[in-house]
Amino acid sequence: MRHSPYRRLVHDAVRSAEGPLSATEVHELLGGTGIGLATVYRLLNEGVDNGDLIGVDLPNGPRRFEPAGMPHHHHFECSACNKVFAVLGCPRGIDRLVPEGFELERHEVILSGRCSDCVVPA
Amino acid sequence: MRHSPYRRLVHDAVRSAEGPLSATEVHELLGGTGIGLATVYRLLNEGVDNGDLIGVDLPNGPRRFEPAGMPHHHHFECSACNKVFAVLGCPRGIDRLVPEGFELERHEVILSGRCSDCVVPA
DNA sequence: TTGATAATGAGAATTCATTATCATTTAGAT
DNA sequence: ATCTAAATGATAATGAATTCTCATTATCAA
Repeated sequence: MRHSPYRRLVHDAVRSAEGPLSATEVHELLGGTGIGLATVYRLLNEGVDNGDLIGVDLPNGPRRFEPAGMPHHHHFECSACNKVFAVLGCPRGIDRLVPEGFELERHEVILSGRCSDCVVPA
Repeated sequence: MRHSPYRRLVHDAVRSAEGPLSATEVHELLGGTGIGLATVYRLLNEGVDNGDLIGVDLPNGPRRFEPAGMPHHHHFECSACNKVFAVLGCPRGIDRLVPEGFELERHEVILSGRCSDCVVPA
């Protein structure tokens, strides 16, 4: 792996975001640098491959990427601006939902609604 | 709306399934009837439009359809056979995850693992 | 400095789900 | 029995996300 001037920028963008970012979002954040979308995809996928990043798949949207090693958390997707936020914590009793004879491997809780920037003023 | 010999078949398939079905799954279930995939999509979308069916979107997969009016529930997706099952109930304390200033509209809990047909024998 | 090769950007190609098109069949009112 | 519009199937077209291709540029060890 040779030096890539963009690797740090892409990973920094992901690490400093409030939630997982899509390739397009990263590309837009780095718009000033001239980085190409293909390179963004390359670096994000490479990050997943070597364990620095985690791919986050939510319904109806492109794959997103977040830093590996975060504490257990879930996600909130704003129905207005479509940004996704990490939310720490986890509801109790998820295992009680698992049907008899099934084996739970993973779970995801997806909240949606208005983020603080998009709540309609009363 | 004229008589459609397939409408009942499609809706019956959805109603008698253990979880939401994709258009492809319905098409395969009705394979013996000669129904075309386009017609399956038409009838499923029509079902959603007139309130008989609900569209269920999960990560990484086609839209699925389930009967309207089910009690509150979530979904379990088998990581081996990719079937999706409805699971009744809901974990407590989901609202406590919502960040300050955010407004929760909906939530989805997605379990994944092995369904009873796919658990590896010990 | 040079050479092998990694990194890059632009855009073509791919993949998959879904919708649109259109010629044909068919229901069902008249 | 006839006629009009709905229903249908086959398949083309679309849309969106992602990957691939390839010519070019840049890195860095020797």
